Amino acid sequence: MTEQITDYKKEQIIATALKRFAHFGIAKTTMNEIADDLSLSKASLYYYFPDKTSLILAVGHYILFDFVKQQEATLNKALNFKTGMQNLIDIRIEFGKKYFMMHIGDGQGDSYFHDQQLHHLMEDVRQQEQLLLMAFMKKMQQQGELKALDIVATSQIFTDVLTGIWVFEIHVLHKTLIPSEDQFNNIRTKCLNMLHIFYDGIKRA
Amino acid sequence: MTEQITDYKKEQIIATALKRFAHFGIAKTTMNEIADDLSLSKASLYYYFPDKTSLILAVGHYILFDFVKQQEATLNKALNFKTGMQNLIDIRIEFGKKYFMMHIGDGQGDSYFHDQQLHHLMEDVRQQEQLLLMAFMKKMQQQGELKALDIVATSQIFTDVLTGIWVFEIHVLHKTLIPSEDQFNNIRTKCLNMLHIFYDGIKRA
DNA sequence: TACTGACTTTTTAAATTAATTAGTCAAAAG
DNA sequence: CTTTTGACTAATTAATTTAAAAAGTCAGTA
Repeated sequence: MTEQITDYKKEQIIATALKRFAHFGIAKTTMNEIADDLSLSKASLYYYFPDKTSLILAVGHYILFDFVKQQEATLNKALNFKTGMQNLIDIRIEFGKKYFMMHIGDGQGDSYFHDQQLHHLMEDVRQQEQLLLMAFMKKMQQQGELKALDIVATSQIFTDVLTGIWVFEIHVLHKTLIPSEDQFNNIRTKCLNMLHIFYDGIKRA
Repeated sequence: MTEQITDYKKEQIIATALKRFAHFGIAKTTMNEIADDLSLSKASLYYYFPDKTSLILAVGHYILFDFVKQQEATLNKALNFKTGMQNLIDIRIEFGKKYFMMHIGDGQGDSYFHDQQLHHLMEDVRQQEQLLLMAFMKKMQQQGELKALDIVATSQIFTDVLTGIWVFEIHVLHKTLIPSEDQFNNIRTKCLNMLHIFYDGIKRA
């Protein structure tokens, strides 16, 4: 019963931490600041989360769970492969924009994100994404839109390429503290171009 | 006339510098070491290259020119699109392995590679690569292997994706000081999978 | 159980110093 | 006139210390 209250408090903490993480980045957010935002003592904060890493992990879980949920919802209501994938691309870009400062799973992160657990979380999410995509592809294949193909390899390469385009644009081509809107537009265009060719390659002839 | 001699000396210096750059990286190579390798005084070295950046730039030119040449040769003797691209992928991976420690154009580089000129050089190379690929695609299109398509956008996306797969594997997925052979194999496999789908998407129906 | 103030320990940041490296130059050698 | 050098200075980087900030603990309160 009181567990409900504790969970609610935890959620409040996560929400507050997320605000600072998203805006200032994880390294530039202190536990004291989070506690102050909640009019709480730091000691109380540590009552709910034993250390900073566990809080980061909880925040990571929170946003990534939402991220995957969004993808799932979009793919479920997609009428065909291409529009489904277009929406997926948009979700990915919006997510990347929103949480850019957290540098989740882009290899650029603050020291915190070198943490084993965080890395593991990202692996999980990547796998979930791929499972979602595999299911979607299988469905579209059964509906006759896609030809017979190796769904595992194809979905794998698809997600890899989407991430690759992102990383290349943000961390190689125009490395800046905060990416410009143009960069995100470039990524979007490239992903859509890629999708276009890819689609022709996997659609039923 | 003596210019020949000077040029020869310069080439010697470039070759010597390259050895150290490739093995230890640019930042961990001093001008003194390069001079010593050549049994030359540092002052003499500076007679040929006014500063370290110009030497780095010369080395960069040297290997990248060779890189593009190799690509050109491969594409020229390619009998069809797919094998041509497979060879291209292999060249890229071999190049990446060989000069990994120099971190050329991977956004991870030593401070030196943040230099404007180096960045510009990389842009040049990327453009040359794309021109090569465009010419190749046009040729394969005229030979009837590829369907009608936007060659500019397609070649662009192709090179972006190849680089993206590289960066993702090396700098996001398994960031290590020296990448393992497995990582390179992964990249190769992913690039080939990608090519497979891509090819189906752009070949003549 | 939920919370706190006052504490200790660990990490980071700033300041200082030492060492290394980049880069210069007048003069010598071929 | 081109190439080379030793002996120099200037600029960077590394190592060391010191100060500050942040993480994390705990006895005690409501």
